[in-house]
Amino acid sequence: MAKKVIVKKGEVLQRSGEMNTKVFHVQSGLLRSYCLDYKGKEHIFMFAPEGWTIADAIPAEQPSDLYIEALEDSEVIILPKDVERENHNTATLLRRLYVLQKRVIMLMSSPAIERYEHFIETYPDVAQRVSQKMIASYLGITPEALSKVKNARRK
Amino acid sequence: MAKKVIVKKGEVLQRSGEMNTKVFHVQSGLLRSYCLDYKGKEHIFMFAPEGWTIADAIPAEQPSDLYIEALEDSEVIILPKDVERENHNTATLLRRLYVLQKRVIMLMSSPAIERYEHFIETYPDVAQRVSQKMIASYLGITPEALSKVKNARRK
DNA sequence: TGCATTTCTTAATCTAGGTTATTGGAGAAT
DNA sequence: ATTCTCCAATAACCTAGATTAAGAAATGCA
Repeated sequence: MAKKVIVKKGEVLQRSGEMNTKVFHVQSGLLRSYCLDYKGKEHIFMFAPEGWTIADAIPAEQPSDLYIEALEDSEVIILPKDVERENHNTATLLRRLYVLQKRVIMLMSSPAIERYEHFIETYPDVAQRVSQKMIASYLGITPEALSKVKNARRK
Repeated sequence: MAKKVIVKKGEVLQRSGEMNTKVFHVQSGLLRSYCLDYKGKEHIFMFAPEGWTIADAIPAEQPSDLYIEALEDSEVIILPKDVERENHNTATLLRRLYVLQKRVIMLMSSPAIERYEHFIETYPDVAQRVSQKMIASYLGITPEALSKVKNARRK
């Protein structure tokens, strides 16, 4: 049913277009999920450090929208989605819902610099472990814009 | 426990800053949830037509981030959040999660015109019933930009 | 019915962030 | 060491969408 795998930095656990019948629970290390836009540019949807669960929320019958990839060597528990659905407790789902609501609100109503500061405050640990490029991609801007915006802040 | 209320167009059911211990289920009519940014500008988070449920996903102990308001005269069932938590079935939560995932991806990786077309296709009914201003606010752009972008499309 | 408010559109200007290009490091592989 | 690749930062320019303003059509209300 559930199995444990060890993945190396850079390994892709799931690709866009593949069937997405799996849920990934991170025991150690760091994963990310991301999509590609029509220009082939990556947009990070979510980071998953130790203790987090990551999956494409699209119904299991449909092919995945997201890639899931290891940003560090990681130990990952892979669960089939149907099992996850039965076991999943409501509190966890409500928490994920809240995180996404916050994300939508930030994307719509805050400029890049505020999204950056909010990210640093909310995920100080992740911010330490990933490149500026990854942070920019999560914030929805380019690395160049992030560099500019940080620079402008310290006047 | 649950109670039914009739609200008139324009009535506000919940305000940002208030305790958000309630969940609203729409029997008829149309509600929206929105937030205000630092400039006082509104950003629509979600529309809820007949059959939909709307609430602030923030934990019930914290004050609401969102306003909830009737866009049409509506019949609404109001449930306390704790009851909702017990009863809520996983399938419904997973569906809400998927809608939000899609929304984040659209906001990050598609230009305004594509977000507009996606909205029209996905919610043709809602698109018919609300003003251009409301659609623009949901898409994360100004009414002026929406007007421009639609115009550009029909060349 | 008449007046006022709101909605939609167009247009001129402005700006946050994108694009492209260049440079200087910091590892990793040979 | 020396190349190769990736990363971060900077700068010059470009563009999508914001802002401001104004007018026309639709809607609400007295």
